[in-house]
Amino acid sequence: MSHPLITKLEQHGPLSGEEKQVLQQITSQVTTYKAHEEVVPEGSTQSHSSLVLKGFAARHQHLTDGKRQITAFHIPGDFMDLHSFLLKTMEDGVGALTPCTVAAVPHSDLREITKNYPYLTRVLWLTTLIDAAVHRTWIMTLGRMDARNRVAHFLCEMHDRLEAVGLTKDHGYDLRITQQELSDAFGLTGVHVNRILQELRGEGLITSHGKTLIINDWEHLQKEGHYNPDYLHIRQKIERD
Amino acid sequence: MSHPLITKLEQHGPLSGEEKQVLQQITSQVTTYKAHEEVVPEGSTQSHSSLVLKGFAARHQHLTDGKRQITAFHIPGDFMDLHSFLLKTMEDGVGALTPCTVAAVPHSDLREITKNYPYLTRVLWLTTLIDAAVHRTWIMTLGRMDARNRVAHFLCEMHDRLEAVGLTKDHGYDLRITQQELSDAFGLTGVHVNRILQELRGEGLITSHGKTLIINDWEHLQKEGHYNPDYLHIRQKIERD
DNA sequence: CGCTGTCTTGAAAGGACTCAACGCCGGTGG
DNA sequence: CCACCGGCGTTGAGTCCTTTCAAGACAGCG
Repeated sequence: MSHPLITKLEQHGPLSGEEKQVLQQITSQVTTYKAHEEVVPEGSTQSHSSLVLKGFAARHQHLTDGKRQITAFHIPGDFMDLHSFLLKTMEDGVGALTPCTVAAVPHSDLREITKNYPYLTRVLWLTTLIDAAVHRTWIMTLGRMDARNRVAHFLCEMHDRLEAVGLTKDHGYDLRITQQELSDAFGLTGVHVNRILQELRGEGLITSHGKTLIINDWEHLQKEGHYNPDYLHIRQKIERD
Repeated sequence: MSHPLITKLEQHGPLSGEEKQVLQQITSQVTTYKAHEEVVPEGSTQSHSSLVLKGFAARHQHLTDGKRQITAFHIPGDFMDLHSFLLKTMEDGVGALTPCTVAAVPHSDLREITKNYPYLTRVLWLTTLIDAAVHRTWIMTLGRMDARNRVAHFLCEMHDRLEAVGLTKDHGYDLRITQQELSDAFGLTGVHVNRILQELRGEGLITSHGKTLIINDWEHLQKEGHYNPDYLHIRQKIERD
């Protein structure tokens, strides 16, 4: 079976055999989590970074009054906290949304990479820069789009990210996320997300049966969400030297 | 005069004489911009990254319907687009909010650094990770805080960031940003930002005379904005080796 | 001293929230 | 194999925060 991290990094340019071996090596310590388990606790200090091999996870922050905001979704191939390598303390925690398989990569290994593998360092850095670009786009959607737009945008983004790691089929994909969880990502209430999803379904833009989501009218949904996939930098190459 | 980038990076650990010299060298090409000038055009491809030496700048995105969202503010010592080094295309542009002095750092110089200066590479990487942490916090404020909270949070954040580069005085700082620009950062309308600022002034939490902003009741403002500065990672050390 | 951009203010409209209640489905245990 | 249980999705009505649309006051600058 292919390694999701290697697949993801090779989007941006070929890796040498040695580099692949290193990646294979540092991701050999694997743990599994149940749905809703906390993978990285809010406010904890990490000595390793976690990589999703299978399943969905979400990074989130809590307000003192109990409100919750999801700041990022993580799919296979994503580091959930590569930044903990340099940042150490996690202001936001990561929870498993579905059952997850996760590799724990020791920070010491990452430090060795930065010393001896400049190209790997740059690609890993690249992935964190793409994360930041995704964050900025979320800021845009939260700040300036209404509920319909946000939901549409999200469904498009998720499609393209999953497609990049081969987890879509005919514009459809598994989305085992509750409407409550979605609402915590969109900055809305569960009730309102529900109404919006019904609207989109009613207009024939999407079909959803709880677990599987199908985008019936990609063109229109894209327009509805002001969606432009450039910010994901999928398959963007970087130079080796 | 001290170099804002060196000051900023030395927060996280001492730099060697050679490293400082390298930084000095790569930031020697300086340009100035007038207020409201576009420093990095939206959608452009860059061959250098821009560093703010003096003044305020803002990164922003536009929606097709003309709505605008500011995704980040940049103050002296900040790279506005270090990510363009690896990402190349800028989905969001950067505009000068006040007159600005900016250094253009060639990407080729940055690539050399990643090859020959592992520690510098890590600190630079660190700054982009902190940017991402700030983004996540903005996502939180946009998604789950109301207008009052957001404004309060922003005023606290700005204080601490400016303080870290020595641009505050007694809980006061220069904020030459129009209410319209602020509203584009908060995801609100200018009118509403105006009303909120009046509230905060009326309650004695802040004083503002257009250009200068003074926080009179730090404790209370902090609470109002659910503010916790940890995510800024100010003065957080990282290991040299 | 006039101009232009920014700040202020008011009233009405609207999108999203709140609070509840109900139905549905899958999992669990008898 | 079926009945119960709990989480999740769905609905409705009323409320509230923020927007919209104007118009007027103010201040800095040429």
